[in-house]
Amino acid sequence: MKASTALDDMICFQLYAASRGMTALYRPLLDPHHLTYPQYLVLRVLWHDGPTTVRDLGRALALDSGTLSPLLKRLETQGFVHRLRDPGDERVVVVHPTAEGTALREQLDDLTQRLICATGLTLDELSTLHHLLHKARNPRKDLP
Amino acid sequence: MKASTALDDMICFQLYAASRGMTALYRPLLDPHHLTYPQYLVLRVLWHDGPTTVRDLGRALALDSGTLSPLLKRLETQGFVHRLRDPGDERVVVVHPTAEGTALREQLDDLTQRLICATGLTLDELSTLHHLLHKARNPRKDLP
DNA sequence: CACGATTCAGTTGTGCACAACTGGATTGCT
DNA sequence: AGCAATCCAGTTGTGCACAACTGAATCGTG
Repeated sequence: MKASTALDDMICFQLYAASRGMTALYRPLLDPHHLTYPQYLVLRVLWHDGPTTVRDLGRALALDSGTLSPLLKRLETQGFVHRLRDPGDERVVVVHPTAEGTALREQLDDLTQRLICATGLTLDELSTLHHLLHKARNPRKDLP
Repeated sequence: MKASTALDDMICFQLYAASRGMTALYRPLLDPHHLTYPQYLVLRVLWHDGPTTVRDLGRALALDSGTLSPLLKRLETQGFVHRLRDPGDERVVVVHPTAEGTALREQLDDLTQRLICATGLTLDELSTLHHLLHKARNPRKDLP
């Protein structure tokens, strides 16, 4: 299957550049709250699911402990989360949002709305994009 | 315009996760050549355009000198590029691919092909994805 | 019960990404 | 010619991202 043009040469780069561009859009909106985009993602999981283990945060965001451990330490230092060992299994650490962390939800609730709006993408386009990204994100494991 | 669902909550994360997933696919293919994905992107620009200034590399890849300077230093240490000051303008550094850097092109030529194939996306889907990513990558500057 | 395998969070080391800044080179304007 | 504004690559500092590893806790199987 030898078919394509410069298109497939571009697509991975487009993904890479679009991702960085999107977090660049988030930055000025998150900066006032002293949050980075990955920290915001962690808080969103906590807002949605309540107290969550480090392991489940890793599954939800596709990040490993090497990324999450220092990130959570910074979130704790800033007072947005607490970390508690599960008494039933001392290996497990459960991350709890603090009152301050929960309060942020209301200030940041319409944030994604505003960004999506900024891209000028329609709902149909969003839906298509979501579908394609999902496919691209779950590729076959067996490379030729 | 208050319309959407969890969809637009997801889309930025999908972008972020898909981008990381794609570079994770590249990694095992680039590792044998001791290249990272951003380094590979720099080489692709050099293969396509020949000797290029740091400034133009930055424009092409949307990266600043803070990222490129150390990256190029590593590429130079590995023998893939040379860096020469432009005699006509001593501010400018021109990045040249070495013979070794140019030789890599043939070994990595079908690499993107194989990855795209791995995603299972059709040409039509690729084209749509490309179009949407381009829109997402050039958003309006005036946030509401 | 014992003990090797597995699970979990954390640490270490390398490399990107980006803001803020530095210092030298060049340009533009008078 | 003079000199402020700009341009350019590089450095510094912070925070992700991830491979490889550590050590403690738990599980599974004999």
